[in-house]
Amino acid sequence: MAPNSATRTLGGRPSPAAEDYLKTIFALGSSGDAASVSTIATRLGVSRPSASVMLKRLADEGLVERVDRHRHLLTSKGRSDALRVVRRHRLIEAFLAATLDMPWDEVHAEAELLEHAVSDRLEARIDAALGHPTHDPHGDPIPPRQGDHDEAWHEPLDAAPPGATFRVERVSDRDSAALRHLAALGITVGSTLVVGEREPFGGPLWVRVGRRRRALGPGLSRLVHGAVQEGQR
Amino acid sequence: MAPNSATRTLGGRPSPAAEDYLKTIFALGSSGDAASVSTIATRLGVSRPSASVMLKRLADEGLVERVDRHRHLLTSKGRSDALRVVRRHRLIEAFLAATLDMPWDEVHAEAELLEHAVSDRLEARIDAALGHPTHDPHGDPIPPRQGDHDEAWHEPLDAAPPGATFRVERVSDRDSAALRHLAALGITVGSTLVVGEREPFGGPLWVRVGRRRRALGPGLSRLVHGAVQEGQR
DNA sequence: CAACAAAGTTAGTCAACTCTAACTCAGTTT
DNA sequence: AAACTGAGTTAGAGTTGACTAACTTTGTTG
Ligand SMILES: [Mn+2]
Ligand SMILES: [Mn+2]
Ligand SMILES: [Mn+2]
Ligand SMILES: [Mn+2]
Repeated sequence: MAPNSATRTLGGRPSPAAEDYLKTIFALGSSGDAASVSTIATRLGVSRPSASVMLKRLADEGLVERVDRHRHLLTSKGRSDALRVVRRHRLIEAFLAATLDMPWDEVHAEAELLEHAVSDRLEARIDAALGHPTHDPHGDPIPPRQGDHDEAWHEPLDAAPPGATFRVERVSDRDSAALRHLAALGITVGSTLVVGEREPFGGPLWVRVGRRRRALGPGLSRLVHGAVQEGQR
Repeated sequence: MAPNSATRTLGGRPSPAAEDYLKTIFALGSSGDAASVSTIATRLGVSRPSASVMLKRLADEGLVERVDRHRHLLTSKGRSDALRVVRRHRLIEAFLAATLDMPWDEVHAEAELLEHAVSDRLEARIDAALGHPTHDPHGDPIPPRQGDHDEAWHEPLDAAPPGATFRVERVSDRDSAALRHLAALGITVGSTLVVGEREPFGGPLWVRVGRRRRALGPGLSRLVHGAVQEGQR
């Protein structure tokens, strides 16, 4: 038992690696995908045997439950640990965006490392300084320090009917090049789009942003989530 | 060769543990103390064998030079690596103090962890946002991104003659309880004190802060560094 | 000078993570 | 039914950084 100096002071937390596994299982669960060994390994960029071994360890520690060979669920302890990391991650993103004007395509990578190094005390100060924010720069909801959390996603832009007015509520932060491109098109959280034609055979979806017409490839339009505006004519 | 996920993205840097060793050797060098295996081990809170082995590793990597059995010096590569960590550490302290009003007795512990997780890009943003600060909240000089750095300490309050007017320029950040106490006495970087009597046999040094008389034990007055004011009558 | 204490090193372990290679096991295909 | 394929696991090994126990080396002191 010889904790690395980087983790020494951060008490009862899972290791950085374990935190990343928990976060990944949580994310897969929220998006409805099965948390199989392979999916987790791919998401984390580790080999399948590594993921297999780590998942067994997490199961032994009571953080993960192996439902069947292809499905892993978080136990309630595991879920609460995962939520703590997710909370830190999103608060950090919000903090960097707010205090340093860091663009939304950069904050994720920074938070990916900092989430393991930010103490509870610092987390609390960030939360307070930002006025207890509820969403990060990508529209991801920030889990409360304790209590319930709803990770439900909105509808993908993908699925919005032609002619609809669509308000962007959330954009996946996984692909930073995509985020950069969306920003260049004028699309961020809070943007309102008018949905146009979808060209066939994998062609683009046309949308109007302000008075510009923009073409979004299917890979892009799947990343943008939001709601069709009702009362708006 | 299997980098931990927490370090994966931070390229050519020494490991967090190695960075802490380099920083410690640098600090010992600046304060004139010999960087022996034991001193380093004590400072880092590791066993002597651990330090012995790590120092050999750092020497093999060309970061540390073993002058004699009791004296370790940084090579120029080692010094430049150390300066990069020290720069990150102090910028982070300044950043936390500036953006979160974090008190000077808390910033050090946070920076101790964050210094290993902050990317070059984030470091640059922090530096720019603060207007390229030259000193951290304890008055420690922030090494430039490249080029020379002068770590010279001022005179300890300890050594100031009775009757002198003393301007506080720098306070050691090692003991956070001491920092808290000094702040409670109204003593921070920039404070001006009038030095009074030093009581014998390890008794306190009396100083005037504004219109209050304060007693500083020898342990405290050794932490406070600054300069006797000349032109001031 | 001999004895002792302090400092440094070596050897042997351990724990956490990762890897590759080689296997098992299921679920398709043909 | 046999063969292939994909997913999961086991085995063996490497890296980093820590530990304790047991030296050796050096320097101080009676
Ligand atoms: Mn992470
Ligand atoms: Mn996010
Ligand atoms: Mn550190
Ligand atoms: Mn400092």
